[in-house]
Amino acid sequence: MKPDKLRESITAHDVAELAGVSRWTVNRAFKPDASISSESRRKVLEAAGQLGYTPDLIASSLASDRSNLVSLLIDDFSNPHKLVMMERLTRILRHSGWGTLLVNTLDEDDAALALVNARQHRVDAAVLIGSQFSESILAAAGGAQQVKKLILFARYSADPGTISVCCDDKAAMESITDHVINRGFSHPVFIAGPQTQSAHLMRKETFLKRWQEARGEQAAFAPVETYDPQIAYREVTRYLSGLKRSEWPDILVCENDALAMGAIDAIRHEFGLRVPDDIAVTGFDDTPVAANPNYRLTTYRQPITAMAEGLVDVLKGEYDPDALSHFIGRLVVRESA
Amino acid sequence: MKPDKLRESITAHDVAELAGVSRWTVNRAFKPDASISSESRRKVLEAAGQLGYTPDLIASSLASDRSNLVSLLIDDFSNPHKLVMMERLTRILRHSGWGTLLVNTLDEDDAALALVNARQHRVDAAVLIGSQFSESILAAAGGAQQVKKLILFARYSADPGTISVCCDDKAAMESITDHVINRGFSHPVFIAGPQTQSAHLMRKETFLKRWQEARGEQAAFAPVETYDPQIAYREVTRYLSGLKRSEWPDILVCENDALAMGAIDAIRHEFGLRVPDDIAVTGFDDTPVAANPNYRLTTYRQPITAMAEGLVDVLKGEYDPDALSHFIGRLVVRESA
DNA sequence: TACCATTTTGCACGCGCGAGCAAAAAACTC
DNA sequence: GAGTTTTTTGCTCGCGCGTGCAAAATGGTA
Repeated sequence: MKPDKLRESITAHDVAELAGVSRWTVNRAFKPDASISSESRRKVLEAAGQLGYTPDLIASSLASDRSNLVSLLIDDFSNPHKLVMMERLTRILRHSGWGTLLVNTLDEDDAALALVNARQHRVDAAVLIGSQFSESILAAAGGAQQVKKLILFARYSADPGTISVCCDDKAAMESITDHVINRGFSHPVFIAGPQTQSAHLMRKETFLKRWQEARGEQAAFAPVETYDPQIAYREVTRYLSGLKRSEWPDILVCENDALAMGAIDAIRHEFGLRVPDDIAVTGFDDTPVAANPNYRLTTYRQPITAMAEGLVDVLKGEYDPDALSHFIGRLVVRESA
Repeated sequence: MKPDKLRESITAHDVAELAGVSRWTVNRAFKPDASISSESRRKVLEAAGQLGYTPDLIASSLASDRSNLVSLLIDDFSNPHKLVMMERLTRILRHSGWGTLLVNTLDEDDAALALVNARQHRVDAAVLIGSQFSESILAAAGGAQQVKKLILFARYSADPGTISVCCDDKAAMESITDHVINRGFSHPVFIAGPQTQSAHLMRKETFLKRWQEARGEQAAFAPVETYDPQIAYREVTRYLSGLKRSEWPDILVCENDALAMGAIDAIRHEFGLRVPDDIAVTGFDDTPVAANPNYRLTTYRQPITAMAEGLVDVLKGEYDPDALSHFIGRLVVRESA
C-alpha cells in the first residue's frame, strides 16, 4: 500500500480499506443482485458515501464486455417527431440502466462509419430511427457483426440480422383508410416519403390496396424526397400546380405528420384554400404540433412508450420477435379530416 | 501464443502478428500524430483491414483517462429549438472526435444523478442545454468535481466552476428592442420564461432597461413557467384575458421562439386577432418553424455552428473564456413584427 | 568505417473492475 | 459439539490499450 501515491480518483480499493473489507466486496455492494450480506453492504455504502466513490463504468465495461450503452442513429433531424422519440427513448433507457449515444448520420456512408464507431464503443445495441437506412446497409452491418444487436425503431425490416420494434403499420394504415372512406372522400392522393424503405412503402401500398378494394379504382400518389415539412410544402405545391382543376384531390393522405404539415401549409398559403373544406389532410405519428390550432390534424398515434419498453426487453434479451413488430396505436381524429 | 484460444474479438495483438510488428506499433498506426514510419503504418492498416480490426475505445479510455465522450443534458424536449442544437452539436462533436451521450433530465435531482452518471462514464465534459438547471446545482456539481468540465451551452453563468458558450445576449436583446422601438410600437409586453436563471433573466432585464431609457417608462412583462408552445398558448391567453382593452399591448416581445409561437397561436385562435396588425410578436432563436408561413417570425438567430465549434475548442483545452460568451448572431426580420 | 543525431520500435507496468472458483464464515441438523 | 449445507468473502487472472522510457534502426557526416 502506498497511501501517499498521488492519486486523484478514488477507487474501490480505497473504499475497501476504509470499510475494512476487500475490494471485491466493495464492488459487489453496488450490484443489486450480488451475493453480499446486508451488513457489509451497509458498511461499504457508508464508506463510499464518505469518500464520494462511484464505480467506474469504463473499467466495468472493459472487464465485463457489457457497456450498458446504446447507439441511437438518427438521420432526419428536420422531422419534429424525432424529438418525441428521443425524449421517450433516452428517458426509458436511462431508467432501465442504459445510456444513449446519440449519432447524427448524414448519409449511408456516414451511417456505416457510425456503426463501426458504435462497435468501437462496445455498445450493447445500435438503434436506428431513420428514413434513409437502406436494406443493403442493414445487411452489410448485420453480416459484418458490427454491433451485437441492430434494432430498427418505429420501422419494419425483413432483414433477419435485425430486430424491428414498430407498430402494426398495416393495421394502422387500414384504420386511416377506413376513416377516409367513411367520411366520403372520393379523390384521395397519397403523399409518400422517400421510396427507399419497405416499412413506409407498406403504408402507401396498404392505402392503395384498401382503396382499390373499397372503391374499385386506383388512387393517385405523389412522392416527397425527405420527411421535412419545408420540402413537403414545396413538393405538394408543385404537385398540385401540375393538376387540372378537375383532377384535384379532396384529401391528401400523408405518410406522416411532417409531410402533412407541409401539405396543409401549402394548401392554405400557396392556393388560398381551406382545410378540410377544400382539401382535407391526414398524417401519421401524432406529433405534438398535430394538436396545434393551425393544424388540428387527424393522425395515428404510435404507442411510443410501450415500444420503448419493448426495446428495453430486447436489450435484456427477453422478447417475442413477433409481438415487437405489431404494437397497436390508435387513430386520433381532429378537424383536418 | 494460443492460436486456438476461442476469442471472438480480434485485438491489436492479432493484427501485430499478421503485420509482423509489435502490438504497440499497431495501435500507433491508428493515431494520426504518432511516431511511426509510413511503411509500418501501411502494413498495419492492411492487416487490420484484412482482419476487420478497429481499436477498442473502452480500453483506450481506461488506459488514457480520456473517453472522447461528452454528456449532453437536456431538460426541455418540448422546445423545438433543442432539435436544432442537438443536430448541430452531435454532428460537429463527432466530426471532431467526440461522441455524445444524450441525457434527458427530468428535474434538478435527476440532473444531479445524471452528472454522477456522467462522471462514472468518465466523460470529458458535461454540456448543459437547459432551462431549469439552477445556479445552486451548478455550484454543487462544480465544487464536487463531478466532471472534468461543466459547460453551459447557449446560456450564461457567472459560476466560476463552469464554462459558458453563448451569444452576447445583451447585444442581441438590444437589437431586438431597437427594432421594436424603431417600428414605432408603444405598448410592449415582455413574455418571459421560467425565472430561475440569470441568462434569460438578462434578456428581460435588457429589454426593460433599454425600453426605459428610450421611452422613459416601465414596460410590462408576464412570465410563463416553461418554454413549451402549448403552455405559452395557455398563459398568454390567460394574461391577455385579464387586461382591459385600453391596456392591451401592440407587441409581445418573447424570450424565445417557443413562447412566441404559443403567443401567436393564442392571439389568432383565442382572440381572433391578426399578427402583426393587431398585436405583433418577436421571438429569439430562429427555429426552423419561425420561417413557416403561419408565423413568419421576427427573431434573432444565434450562430449555433460557431458556438458548437467554440465548444470543441473548449474540449481541446484551447479557448478564450471571454470570447466564448460573446458570440454575435443577427436579427432576422420577418412579417410578425 | 566510425561516430553522432534522429527516428522508430519494443516493452514493463498500470488503468479499475468482473468472472469464477476456493477458502472462510455462518446457519442448520441431529 | 461434530458434521453438513448455505451464504459470504477473498483472490487469481485477464479485459485491450496508453505512458514513458530504453533499445534498435536509420540517416547523415567526416
